[in-house]
Amino acid sequence: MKFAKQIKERRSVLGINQQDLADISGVGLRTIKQIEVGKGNPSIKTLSAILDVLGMELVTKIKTTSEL
Amino acid sequence: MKFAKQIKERRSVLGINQQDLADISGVGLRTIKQIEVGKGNPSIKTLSAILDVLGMELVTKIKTTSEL
DNA sequence: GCCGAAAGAGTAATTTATTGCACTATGAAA
DNA sequence: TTTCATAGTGCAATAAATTACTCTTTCGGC
Repeated sequence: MKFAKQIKERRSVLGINQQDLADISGVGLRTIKQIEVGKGNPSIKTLSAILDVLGMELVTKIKTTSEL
Repeated sequence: MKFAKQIKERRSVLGINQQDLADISGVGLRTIKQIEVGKGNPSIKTLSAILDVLGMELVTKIKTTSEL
């Protein structure tokens, strides 16, 4: 999963562990572990709950052909 | 779901109907219908498949406090 | 109003995500 | 090396998403 690294890094920056992230977000610890290792295909709701705690959000972007 | 309107509008702009979007994306028609009406909680994979056909993509953004 | 195309909805079957539990692995500090 | 905290995994149960089928609802053109 493409968001694994971002979540992991951001969590690290904020200085919280997986357990805390699970508690605060309400998402199961097991699920967070799976997402961070790249396994799993979370729902928008699940992913958003996690990102929210990390001060991030999901947005759509219109693809552009490489800007240089 | 927050992406319903964006998907619907973008599909309209591109001039394709739900059936076409389903065929091209490989996502079931029923699922697309549900997403567009705001029901349902699609997985990243499902949502990405749809967005991809529409020339869009999912990205994470770090929340900023209102920039006036 | 009528008609046909497109969109929305109820139900049920199947697949998949989510979760907890117990266990292993990693890594840093003592 | 031992210890402790954090991270990753196998398995099984539960909850939820995905899907097809069928039907109803909209809505624009005639």
